[in-house]
Formats: sequence, C-alpha cells, structure tokens
Amino acid sequence: MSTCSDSAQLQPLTFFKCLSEDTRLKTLLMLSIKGELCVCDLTDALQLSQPKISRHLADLRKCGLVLDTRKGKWVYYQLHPDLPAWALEVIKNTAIHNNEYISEALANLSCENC
Amino acid sequence: MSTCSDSAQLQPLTFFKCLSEDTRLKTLLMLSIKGELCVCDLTDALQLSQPKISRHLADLRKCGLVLDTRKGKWVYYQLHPDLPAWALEVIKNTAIHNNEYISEALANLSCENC
DNA sequence: CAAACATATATGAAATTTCAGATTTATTAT
DNA sequence: ATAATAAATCTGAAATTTCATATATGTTTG
Repeated sequence: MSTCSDSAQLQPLTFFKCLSEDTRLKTLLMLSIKGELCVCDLTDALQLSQPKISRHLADLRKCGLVLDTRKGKWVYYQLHPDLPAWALEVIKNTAIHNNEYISEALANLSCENC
Repeated sequence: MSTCSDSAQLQPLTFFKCLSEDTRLKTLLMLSIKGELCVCDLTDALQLSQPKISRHLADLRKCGLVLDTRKGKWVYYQLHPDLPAWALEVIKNTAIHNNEYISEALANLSCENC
C-alpha cells in the first residue's frame, strides 16, 4: 500500500487502507485480542511466508498502527499505544463482532500465546 | 475494487476495502451525516466527475453498503438499512471523530441539503 | 399528443496507476 | 555460524480513471 508519512496524525483514509488487506486486517484484529505477537507467531497463525508478513508489518509500522519491540532474537508487535481512540475502537469493535473471520488464525497460535 | 457477491453477509475485509478509497469513504461518511444524497449532490460536494462518482457508488451498492432509490430524474443514495450494527458504528464513529476530513465536502453542498 | 431535446445517471472499453506476492539479499542477535 | 526479521527488486494482477456512449426520465414545442 501507499507509504504514509510517519509524522502526521493518522488520517482516516490511511487507516482504512491498512485495514483493506487480509493479512494486515487479521494481524490488527489478532493484536487487539492477544496484546502482542512476534513475527513467527503471525506466520504460524496465518500460515504465510515470513517476507509476506514482514512486509505488511512494515506498512502498519510506517502508518503508526503498530509498535515493534525487539526482545533478543524476536521482534514483538502490538497495537500502537498512541493510536487515536476512534481507530482503536474500530479495530476492537470489528474484532468482537467478526469472530469467525479470525478464529482459525487464533486457533493456529501455539499455546504459549493463548 | 473487487466485486462482492450481493447475497452473502458483509465480510469485514469487503467492508474495509470499500472504505479504503477517498471518494467512497467520503461518500459513506457524508451519507451517515446527511441521511441521503443524490449523485449530483456528491459530484458537487466532492468536485469530481459524474462517472467517477457513479462508479464508486456502484461498488458500494454491489457490496450492500448503500441503497439507491430513484425519485424522478434523480437517484438518491443512503446507507443501507440492513447494514450490520458494527459496520454502521464504524462509519459513524469515524465521521464524528474526523470532521476536518469531510468538512470541505459538506460545505460544498448546496443549502437544500444542509 | 408526439417529436425533439435536455438532464441525471450508468456502463463499456482502453489507458494508467497502485498494490500484493515471490525471490533474493541484508541485518541483528545468540 | 545460525535463527529471526527486514529490505530491495521485479512482476503480474487488480483497482481506478477517463472518454464516449447508453438509458431513463422529464420538458418543451409544434
């Protein structure tokens, strides 16, 4: 998706572009439920290649939707703490009311993350 | 955007794809505020060509997000009454908290719609 | 009333732009 | 060196725009 300038506040269009792709949407919904997940959790859950996950995470990072923290070899992602309240509400609202959309991915998570 | 089968219930991904383009997003936000608008209201408000507006409205119609009603020469659009509650909430929540994103378009509406 | 015309909207087809996926290579930590 | 992740590049597909034209309704005029 189109790059977004890191600095500016989150525009609604930028936000929804991030939510308009399957991998990114599922990632955001899962993060809203699980709190934080590393890249390998996401490749397991979504059964996708590492470069694919990584590229979408980079998009979400550039747009300010997620925050990454390295812990040793692993990089953990969470929803960005500075996410505007309305945006966070959209994500949580969507997650709560669309269980079947992410249930399979959640089930694929190994139990350490459950 | 990709065509969506009219019949099935609204998938979150389909929904957010509809919101991921400027013209469609502004249209939905304006409809949530104004109730109903005809095609020429939207071309005025957004200052865009008629075919462009019409194409995006067709996308929204196919996905079940808007309902069209002809009244004489004009075709009026409104948010679809059967829109799932969570989706309607996303639209309204976004409209309320992103005034500056649609204020100019709203100001361009002729006063009959204000 | 019917023919001609005007207005509002929709759609087909071609051109352009944008985006996602794959592969490869680089970086960072153990 | 190995494991985990990121970045770069290329490529094909899909979305978007534009122009021209079609359809549907309404209005005017002879």
